[in-house]
Amino acid sequence: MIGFSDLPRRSAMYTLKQMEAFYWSAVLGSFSASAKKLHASQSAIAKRVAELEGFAGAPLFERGARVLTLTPRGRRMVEMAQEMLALNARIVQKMAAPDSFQGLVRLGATELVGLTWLANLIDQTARQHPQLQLMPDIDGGVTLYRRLEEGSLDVAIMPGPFWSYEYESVPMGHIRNVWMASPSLALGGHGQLAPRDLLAYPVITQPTNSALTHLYDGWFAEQGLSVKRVLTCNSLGVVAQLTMLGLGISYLPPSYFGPLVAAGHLRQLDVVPELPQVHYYAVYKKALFNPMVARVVELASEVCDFNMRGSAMAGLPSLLAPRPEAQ
Amino acid sequence: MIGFSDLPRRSAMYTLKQMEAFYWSAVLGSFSASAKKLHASQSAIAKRVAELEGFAGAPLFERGARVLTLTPRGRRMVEMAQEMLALNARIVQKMAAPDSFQGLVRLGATELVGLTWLANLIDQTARQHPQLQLMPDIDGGVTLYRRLEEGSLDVAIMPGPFWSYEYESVPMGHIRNVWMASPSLALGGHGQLAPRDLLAYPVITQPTNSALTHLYDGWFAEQGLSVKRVLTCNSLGVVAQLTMLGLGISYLPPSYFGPLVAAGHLRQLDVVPELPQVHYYAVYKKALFNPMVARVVELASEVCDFNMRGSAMAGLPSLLAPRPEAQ
DNA sequence: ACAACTTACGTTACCCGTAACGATT
DNA sequence: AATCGTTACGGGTAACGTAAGTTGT
Repeated sequence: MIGFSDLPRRSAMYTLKQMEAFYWSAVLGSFSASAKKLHASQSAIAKRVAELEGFAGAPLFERGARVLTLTPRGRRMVEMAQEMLALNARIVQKMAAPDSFQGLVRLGATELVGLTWLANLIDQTARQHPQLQLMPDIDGGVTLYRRLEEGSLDVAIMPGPFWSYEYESVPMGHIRNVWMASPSLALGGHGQLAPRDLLAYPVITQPTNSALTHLYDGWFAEQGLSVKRVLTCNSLGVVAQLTMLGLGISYLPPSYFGPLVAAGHLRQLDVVPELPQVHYYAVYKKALFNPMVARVVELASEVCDFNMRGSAMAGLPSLLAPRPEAQ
Repeated sequence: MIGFSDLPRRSAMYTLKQMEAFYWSAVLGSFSASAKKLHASQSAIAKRVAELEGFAGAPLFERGARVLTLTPRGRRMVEMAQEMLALNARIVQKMAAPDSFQGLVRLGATELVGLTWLANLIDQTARQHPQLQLMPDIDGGVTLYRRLEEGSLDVAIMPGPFWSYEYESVPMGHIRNVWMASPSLALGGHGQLAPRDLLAYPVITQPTNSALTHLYDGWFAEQGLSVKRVLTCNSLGVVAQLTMLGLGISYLPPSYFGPLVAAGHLRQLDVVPELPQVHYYAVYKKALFNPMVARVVELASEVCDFNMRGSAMAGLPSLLAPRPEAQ
């Protein structure tokens, strides 16, 4: 009735696709690389960027012979695009239909995670996102980190934290390892021990690609001791078994190996100071903007629980089998 | 070389248009209204919303016979859409080509703004956005507010502030009015005056649709005095002229009428306490998300300056003309 | 009957991929 | 020669508007 309130006013528009194409072209420094990442032809990417430049009314890239260089206006656009893509990822993660998540997420984890709640995560993921396949990969923290770097993993659950702009670290709970020995070992009956009391015994650890190994080296160093690492084994279960057999001492999570302690196969040593707490994190590259990864991490933070026994624990009774008297 | 880093992963997508259509449908409560606002057919809007529901995997509206009701999922989507549209507005405002802003922005302003820096704003706007036409409208603050409410103005520059969720208020500087009288008036030569000294004289003000009038009524009330409003005129220049002619006293901004004081046509009265400062704001409805309005406000906040004389001041010498002895 | 949403349908326009070309190292 | 960006062309699809159909008030 007043009129004028529905006058045509337009300012040029752009699309999310254009922003995405521009952002990755800027980050990767080339249209071709961006095209490969986004599963489109390089021509399409170039056109989307050109359209975005039309929106901006000015070039966003300086087309060097071999490389793309951002113009000042392009640099500001990257910031905007980054915000937009981050918001987009949040929206997709929160609002998209569960079964629209389809594809593969490559998830790295350390063995303890695999032994406890990883199965739960896989189960929950399959339940809520039938089309989303999780490809878990168990390895040492150092290796996991390298694989994140090189892009052959999407996300890794491992001890942390990381201090890096590039990576997002989401807390996944924590555990405390304690020193364990075979009950047959003559090592401080039930009294308190000091770190140097341990020196006489070989230490069974996971290999040097384990983040824990590096973390605890620091603990030893603090005590003024050097590590005598004699036996290493990449399987935590086997480390426990070797410990039970009296081949050395080791640090193990009591939450998981409690039953073996209760059954008298392992003895928990009361060493002061205690080993430091280990905090676990889900780590992934911020720049990826992958809603599926974010969704998996969200699920992980809901189900993570190191006191839980995963289906992998089914293998434990067989470890006990050689010592029937434990029953 | 590592492989697997470029596996196809997709989660359903959506577009800005869909978000926009959904948001306005939710706010206005109907597809038809949304369609009118977005200058599209109602069919198109309904389809965009349907597509967004496909993305969400669930209905966002409950289709009542006459009204649309948001589902719980729809309510969450509105929040997301709001964020997205706000970010979109920022991007358009900051990055869009200047000449892509085309259309009409209806700008309300009070007279003092019109007399000082409004011309500058219009000039700057025309310079930077040739396709953007500003339609200024001078009126009292109360009227401006009503016209904002009813949608016949996009933005108004007026005394404030407003306290409302619905409106955005951007500061535009402030002024202080002082009491003025004709030098011929026998009113406290050069000594200090109290408010009650003014009671003997008629007060010339702008009409009751002026926000200032209401603001200063408060000042009088604080002094325990009732206002004797005898003459009102909607033109500030005429108020000044009537004051010069000795028909009464008035409050005027010394920054603008300083020359008349210096020329001896007006006398500035030293009344304590002073009239309160008046803060000006650009006010517009937050929910509009109109980048063009935001752009105009940004320009306004750059050029606002009540100490400036606009082109409208060209009319002032003619006001002086009747009193040639002032030269 | 009116006012709203839905559905159907024909047209348009846009977006993409292929392919040929040009430039640079 | 290899790699990257640009341009031109053709096909497919997705988005739009018109219009008819449906449903509640």
